Amino acid sequence: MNIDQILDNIWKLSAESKEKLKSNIEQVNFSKGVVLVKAGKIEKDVYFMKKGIARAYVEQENNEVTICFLTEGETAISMRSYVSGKKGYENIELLENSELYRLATHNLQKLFLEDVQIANWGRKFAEQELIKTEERFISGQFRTATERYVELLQNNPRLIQRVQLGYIASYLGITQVTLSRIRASIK
Amino acid sequence: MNIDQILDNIWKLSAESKEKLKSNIEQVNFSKGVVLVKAGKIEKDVYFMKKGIARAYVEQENNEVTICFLTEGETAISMRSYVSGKKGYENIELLENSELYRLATHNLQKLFLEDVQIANWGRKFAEQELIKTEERFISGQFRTATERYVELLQNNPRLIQRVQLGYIASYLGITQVTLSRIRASIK
DNA sequence: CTTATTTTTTTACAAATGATAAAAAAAGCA
DNA sequence: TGCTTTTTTTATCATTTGTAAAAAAATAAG
Repeated sequence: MNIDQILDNIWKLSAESKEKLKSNIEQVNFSKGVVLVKAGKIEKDVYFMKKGIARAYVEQENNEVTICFLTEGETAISMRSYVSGKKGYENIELLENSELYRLATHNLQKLFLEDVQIANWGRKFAEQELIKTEERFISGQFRTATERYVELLQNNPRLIQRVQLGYIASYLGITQVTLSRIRASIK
Repeated sequence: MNIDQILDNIWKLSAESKEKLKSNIEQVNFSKGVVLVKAGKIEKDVYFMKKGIARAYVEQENNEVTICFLTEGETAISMRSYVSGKKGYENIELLENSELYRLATHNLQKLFLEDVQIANWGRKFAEQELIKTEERFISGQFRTATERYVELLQNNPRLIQRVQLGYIASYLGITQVTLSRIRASIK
């Protein structure tokens, strides 16, 4: 997915504002295994995924929880660094060789203050991420792990082929053993 | 908490932009039990809580999950209606007689397009809500119900006095029976 | 004050999940 | 291919949580 599509999906900017924004974006490629965003670090950049897949996770003591998977068109970002300039809590690791667009938060913040279109684009970006997070949160409160797994199978079958089950289990908030049982039971 | 404080906590507007925004806000008072925001409805307004307490919850089949509690200074809103103009999934009910500030989404949207300061204020509002939601989500994935209850006791002791335990239990994602067991065990 | 209603706690039992260990299957590599 | 490593599945047992129903406590109403 190219940068124009990605930006347009958030909010339709005028040609002029879009060029201003794009002049701050460059493409970078990274290999599988690279950790784009590190927990405990103040991240300076925002990444849009052109191609590939990534996984955001939080480590604590001896266990690790997958917060979400990021695929084409989505944004890899430490939300806490982006919003508050503070250390983030999550790691984001590439699960495949990936192509990304990089944008320095600092430049974006400057654009926010001087261009009303870009400010609204930034507003829409936050709002979209908010709705996604809220939906995931509510779904997690309501559905059982089995239901959420089936939902994932239906909405995102490719993901399950591309990502190992241990990560899916931790995304669903269960152990890998439990996920195996679920998989056995729904056949 | 008055409207100036509430607006300032989100983002410091210039005097001029703030007046523009405030001219669209009016105070309204409602009694305990009033349902401010209704699931399945396209909500047209945003409410800031001046005084009182509210509870956002989602109903599904025969059970009901409390998404969050809203107190002084916080915003009662159907995020889905606000962001996408679609039907929301949550109800928001007042648990006490409350004083609120009301702002019509439609007017706010107009201001977003014409005033870069207000657009950035709106961006910050979404970003703050996003960080709050994300933190709650991650905390829910990591901590046990007991840990989250103890956390709530410490950070928000008044809440537990003001709100009945069935609601707290559903907020923690457990049954009231389990919460009773937890309360007995930590004495 | 007494009675009715709501809320909270307790109990017993059943079902789901986690921890652990080990086996089986799949993937990666020389 | 054959070997090693990683990933997935299976089995067992202990723990947690939910359901349902009853008891106790707190609140509201007459």
